[in-house]
Amino acid sequence: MEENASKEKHHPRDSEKTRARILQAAIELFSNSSYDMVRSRDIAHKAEIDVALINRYFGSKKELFIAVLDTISQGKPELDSSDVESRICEDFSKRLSGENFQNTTTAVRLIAFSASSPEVSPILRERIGNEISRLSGLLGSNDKTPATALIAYILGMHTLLQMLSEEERAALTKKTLLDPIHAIFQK
Amino acid sequence: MEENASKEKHHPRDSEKTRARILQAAIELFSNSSYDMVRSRDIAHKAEIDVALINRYFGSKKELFIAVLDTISQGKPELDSSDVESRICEDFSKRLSGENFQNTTTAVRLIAFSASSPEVSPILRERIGNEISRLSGLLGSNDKTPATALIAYILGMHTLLQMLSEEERAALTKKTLLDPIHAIFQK
DNA sequence: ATCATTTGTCAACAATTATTGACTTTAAAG
DNA sequence: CTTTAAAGTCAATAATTGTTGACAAATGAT
Repeated sequence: MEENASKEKHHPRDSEKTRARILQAAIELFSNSSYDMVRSRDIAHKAEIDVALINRYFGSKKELFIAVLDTISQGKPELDSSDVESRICEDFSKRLSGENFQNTTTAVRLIAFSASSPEVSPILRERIGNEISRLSGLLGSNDKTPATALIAYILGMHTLLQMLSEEERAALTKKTLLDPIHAIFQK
Repeated sequence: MEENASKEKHHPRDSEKTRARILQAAIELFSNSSYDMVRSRDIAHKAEIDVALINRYFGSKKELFIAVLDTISQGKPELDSSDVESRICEDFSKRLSGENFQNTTTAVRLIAFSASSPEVSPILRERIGNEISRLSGLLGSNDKTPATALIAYILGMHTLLQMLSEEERAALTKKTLLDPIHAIFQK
């Protein structure tokens, strides 16, 4: 009997790799939709494993989500202060034109999606503070307001762009969209 | 036997008023949490009615949500262009100090909360375009970018403030937070 | 007062989804 | 080759939640 699309050939048994596979699938899915929208079975399907393994390896969906948060906040490239503005603008532009973009903003994207998911919003609440502090550090300011403003703008723009159609997005002028960012950095 | 908190005295029977009561409760809840987070039973409790009445009067939770959207977009005060900036800043300030604020931004808040809720995000997607167009009209510009930037900032700031603690919010400087808004209006 | 219609109540239902535990299969050790 | 533990599979479970339909209570007309 030939295997069909839903019954792929098994991966060689390797706990390390399956664990990594699950994590990777989770990262991709959680940074493209909300915690609730991503079903355990979706993760399982993408990782090409059985649903039960999520709980075996991570305990629960929520703990997997936390593992994702830990992973992406570890993998942050260490920028020095001077780069920050251009880096953010660059990511912003790339996102607008649909290109792939750095993970400067993946944490923010992930937060944007799941910020209002009942189960994990408390967890995100805990972490967003760190994100702001980290960015404040890069900006070299004691006042956390600029970092907050910046993250808010990225957050909101992400949510909004997500909701617009292809055409609506295309009609936007990149330069104007960057104005608020420059305003924040000018001070 | 005294009635306890869960068993209040009945309201006099009046379909108009109960309908209004349900709608009002839904407005308040949906503009303070996401569609998924608000359970039908929460709405029923707040409106002091039986859960089943939601379906009797509105058909379904989703249709109630749509009714909420219709209601709040009707009640918009008609501003003239000159007021827009100051009005938005005012709302913004009030929100920061925890005061009550106008409904200039309720639609946006509502959208921010439920933007990534599986069931209603398509509906919101349809409506956000109108919101941008309306604001663009007020700004008197053909380019929809400024309005988009503005809404993004309000959206993101709303989400973010929601996630911060009382102290973290208090540490922010109001003026700096308004900078991006001014930047958008200056052009 | 009686009947019919509207309004409201209650409990059961259906669907979704994460989770669990018993079972099977693989791989490595003796 | 046999045995043993790890890795993976499958079906059942538990819990949540929106929804429905049968019933009861109130209201208004005849």
